[in-house]
Amino acid sequence: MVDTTSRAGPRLDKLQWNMVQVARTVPLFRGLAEEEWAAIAPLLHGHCFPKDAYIFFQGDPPDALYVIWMGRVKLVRHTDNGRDVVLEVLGPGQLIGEMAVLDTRPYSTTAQTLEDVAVVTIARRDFYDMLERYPRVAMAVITELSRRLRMTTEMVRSLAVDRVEQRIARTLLRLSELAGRPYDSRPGAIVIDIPLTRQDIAEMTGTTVETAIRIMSRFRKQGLVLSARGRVVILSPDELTEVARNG
Amino acid sequence: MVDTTSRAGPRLDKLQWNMVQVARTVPLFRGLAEEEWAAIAPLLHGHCFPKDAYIFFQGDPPDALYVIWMGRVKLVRHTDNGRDVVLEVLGPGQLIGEMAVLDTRPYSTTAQTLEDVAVVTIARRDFYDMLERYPRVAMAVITELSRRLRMTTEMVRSLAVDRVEQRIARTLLRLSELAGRPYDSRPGAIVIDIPLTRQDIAEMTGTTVETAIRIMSRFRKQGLVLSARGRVVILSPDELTEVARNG
DNA sequence: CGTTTGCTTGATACGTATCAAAGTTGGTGG
DNA sequence: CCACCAACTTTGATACGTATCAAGCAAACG
Repeated sequence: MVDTTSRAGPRLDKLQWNMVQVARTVPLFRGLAEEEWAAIAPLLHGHCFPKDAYIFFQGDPPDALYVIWMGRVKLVRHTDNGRDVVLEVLGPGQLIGEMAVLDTRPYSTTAQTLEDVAVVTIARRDFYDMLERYPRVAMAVITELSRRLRMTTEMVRSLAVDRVEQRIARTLLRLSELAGRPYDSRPGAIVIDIPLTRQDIAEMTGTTVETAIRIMSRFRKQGLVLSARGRVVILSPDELTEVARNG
Repeated sequence: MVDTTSRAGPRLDKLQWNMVQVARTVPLFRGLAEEEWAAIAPLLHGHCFPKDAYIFFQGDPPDALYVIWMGRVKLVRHTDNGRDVVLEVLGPGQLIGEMAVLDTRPYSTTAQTLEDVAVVTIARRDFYDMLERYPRVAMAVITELSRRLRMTTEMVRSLAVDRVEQRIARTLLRLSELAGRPYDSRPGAIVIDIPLTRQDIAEMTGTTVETAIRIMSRFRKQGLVLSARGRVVILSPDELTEVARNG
């Protein structure tokens, strides 16, 4: 499952970090004053990862909090019997590793890049200080945790009562909100701008590759989706929404 | 067969609230100073609910945050097709409704009492002020949200890869940690001190009543559990743990 | 008491996992 | 540039787990 193909992204290794600008931009620090951004900037550290790299592993001791600056990352939960579960795909501005950092327990998931990624790290101690000093930062963390909890809750519901077909439909629609852009060749259609294998789709929906493939084939035959080279196109979002609802 | 003596609950309707004492006791306000507790106390309001009452419904507009003072509450997510999912069972000291209050969106779940319950409510506006003023309170909220997210994540994993048998075993073990007390008639055995129907177990594990019943019967025949009158006894926690792991 | 609510069991159908084998694609190195 | 390789996708046959439908039973309740 390790892909070494690296599509030519921006020259991450040459990335120039302007940490004050980063502080200004990132949702975590939204609403702070200019001088607060300046105070925070020195505590931020830039880091780059190639596609398919691991930012941290489930079980690792938590040393830092990460804010995604560029690229997408998936959170994977490993299981004893070898089957993995993808909990979420996160993009620029979002946090990873915050829970582990906060309660000083090992990372509960693995964070793996889906493409070339740049992140900003904050040392645990520094992050703690920020939470105490800036209520706005704490609020931003609370907001993000709430969003995550909502989404995970919805995933529980879906796994508990939906069939695989509906779960995949839902997942595709969710990804299209996260990373969709118009598909030029067909008005109304949406490209999911994340490289996704059938294995990924299976792990996001709690099923096997074979079943994911069968369902995706069915969707294709029904004219709901297209897919090639790791990209999925939703041809008919409305019909797919219908499938997500009623099966 | 099973000891079901329901411990006579305190007279909730006669409960005398000492809000300073409440503020001192509740994890949400842990670490604050005595005068801060005093300042907060007037913003707290006591409220009681009988068994099986609804504290709020999924979809309701969020008016207040609740801290459980006494009794257990289940969070239920309703689905279009009528099947419900129990996300969590919460007890004294824990928060409910915090997410909705924080991002001003309708409650994402229904909170229903499992027994007689007393709660402390905090108006949305007041809670907001506390978060800004007391970093410790924000930290307590973050801690609780993290715990919830961890647990929900584990639930996703379990639903995605475990069979029903393992999910039920896990759920019983989790509940025994939350609300277990020794079972007098058998050393090592644990009574889950929460009234639970098979329907509840089914909704907690994403299955149907019939399947929940079949699995529980199998557990009983294997000498793993006992159950009667809404109480479940885990006779052999070790063997049940084994089932949770390997099926 | 009858009535309701929860529990139990059985027969059957359906969805999905599993196992097996072959086809496809993109990248690598000769 | 081609041939090969590894990873990914596809299809089929079969087995298993669980939902569904149906019916009866036990216990709690007003």
